[in-house]
Amino acid sequence: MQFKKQSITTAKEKEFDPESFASMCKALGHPARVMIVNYLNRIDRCLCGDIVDLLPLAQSTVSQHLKCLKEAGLVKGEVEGPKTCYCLDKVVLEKFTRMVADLGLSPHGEKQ
Amino acid sequence: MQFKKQSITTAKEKEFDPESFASMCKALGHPARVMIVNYLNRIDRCLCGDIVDLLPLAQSTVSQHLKCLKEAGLVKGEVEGPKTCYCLDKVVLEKFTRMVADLGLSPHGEKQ
DNA sequence: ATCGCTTATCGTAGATATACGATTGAGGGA
DNA sequence: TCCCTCAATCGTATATCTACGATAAGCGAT
Repeated sequence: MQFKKQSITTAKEKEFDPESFASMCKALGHPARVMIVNYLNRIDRCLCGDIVDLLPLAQSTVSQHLKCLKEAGLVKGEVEGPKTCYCLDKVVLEKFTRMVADLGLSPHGEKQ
Repeated sequence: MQFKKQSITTAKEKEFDPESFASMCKALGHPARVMIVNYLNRIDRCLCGDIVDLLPLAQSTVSQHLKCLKEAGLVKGEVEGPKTCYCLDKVVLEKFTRMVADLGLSPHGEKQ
């Protein structure tokens, strides 16, 4: 399905791209992935195995969820020898937070 | 799949429910639904037909997306005679915004 | 009662998502 | 070299999503 690439703009000339916002939301659209992000936020960085211990899921499933989060840009993983260390991408998450603010809740009375 | 109902708490005793957060994210995990929410935010309220005009989708598909948003609680629809008037549920969206803030970006240095 | 407008629902086809076990591959250590 | 660990990927089964056209259902107006 194709939507007009053309931007939706709010009163300000700020841009809001539904496609990229939706893809981030989609990545967060599963409890396991939300728990991963939440955990990473508390723990800062960890190995895949830590998350396998945390969740009632098989290692392969966790790896798949991590891949999904990586593809959405929310999480970064860097290989360290035989291990992979995961952490949040704060920049992307901040962008996400800003988009949420733009999306739904410009302070009341701010509509053009 | 079942995750522990037990809450994940941040340093504060605030609760964060991954299931409900994920379900809202999931609802926003499609460009069409993001555009609907964005549109409703600008327009305040509208009919299903308005959205059908807005998006390159069949009426039945739009109706399905609206149902999805309603089930997630993000959107309310009230029947007005033969029409249905849709609008955002600001309360739920505010809750969502707060959850996003809790999730990813407690200000640096605030971790316990 | 019938027509017309609006929206919801049904049925369905094809694409994605989700889960698992099994396997592979990359390193580190004996 | 040969294991062992850790993580990614493969193969697969099942479930859910996404889209459409067709149909139904509700209501107002004629």
